[in-house]
Amino acid sequence: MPELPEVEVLRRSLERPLVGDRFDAVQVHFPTLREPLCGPALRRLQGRTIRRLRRRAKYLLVDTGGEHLPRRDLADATDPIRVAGRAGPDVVGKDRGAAASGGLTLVLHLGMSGRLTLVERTAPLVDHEHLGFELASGRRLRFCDPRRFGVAFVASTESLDRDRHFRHLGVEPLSASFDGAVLADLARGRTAPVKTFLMNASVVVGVGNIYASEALYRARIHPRRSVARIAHRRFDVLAEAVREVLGDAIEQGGTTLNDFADGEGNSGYFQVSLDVYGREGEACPAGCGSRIRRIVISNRSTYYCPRCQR
DNA sequence: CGTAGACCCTGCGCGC
DNA sequence: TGCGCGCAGGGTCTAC
Repeated sequence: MPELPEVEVLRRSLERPLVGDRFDAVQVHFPTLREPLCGPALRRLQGRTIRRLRRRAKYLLVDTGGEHLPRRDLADATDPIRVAGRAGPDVVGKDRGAAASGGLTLVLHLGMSGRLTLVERTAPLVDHEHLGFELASGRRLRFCDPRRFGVAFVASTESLDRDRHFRHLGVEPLSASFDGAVLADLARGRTAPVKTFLMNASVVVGVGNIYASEALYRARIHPRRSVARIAHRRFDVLAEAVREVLGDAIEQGGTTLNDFADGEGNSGYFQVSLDVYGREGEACPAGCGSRIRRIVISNRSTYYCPRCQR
């Protein structure tokens, strides 16, 4: 379901409702995800206050501290910087309750079919509801994942970068340090098709199957072209295309093909702006007269215009 | 080391 | 209606 834009949209939708709330109880209903859920570790969140929501690659990070802050103190604290300013330069480290153990972060990955929604605490369990986080405010953060490719675990905030899920990850495409030079540099010595390269999380994170096709269309690069045969200047164009397509998708609430929704159940509408993904046989939107083609690269459907993309 | 392919799992839409 | 098939937004592991 989610690539970077969808996770970012989810993060933004949940930030205001969640920051300042507190985990009361963690219910593990079905521990069978890609990595089995660890009940005792997840229950360490109980009693902790949600300080901040972050995103790294396609992971949603819920930072918590042990000390309870009254909700009114956080009433307008939607900007994480200001939250940090109020609590001190190192929010988590200042927590009395966290001083011994360090801050704890709930790490969530939605895999292909994961959904995270905020419901009333008493809302009935639904199919595939693996996890329920009951909150002091009387609500419940519900995690459902029919295909079970998702991940949920708790780790110390301070050591997240060294965690095996994160340590190999490449550059964030919306950060200032992402550009064509980075791509060109990482492409040296490689021969993979550029689409495979773009979807490699140790190169650049967050670009999944939809946005890889879309970015390559915008950059007019053929998805099968080997990265060994891409001119330096075209990497600049590609980096810009990646940045733009992800940014546009975030602005439009993400892509809802089947069932993506933000934390409050709102669908995205970037699907109507997709140029090539899922449009096999349709006319190229650039008006070149050609039709969009579907091919398979590394077992994933790939869409492109055979005339515009070289 | 880089690359290609299999695999994990359930649900949906399609053609018959 | 029912059934089998192919396909689906992710990541990891293995063999070469």
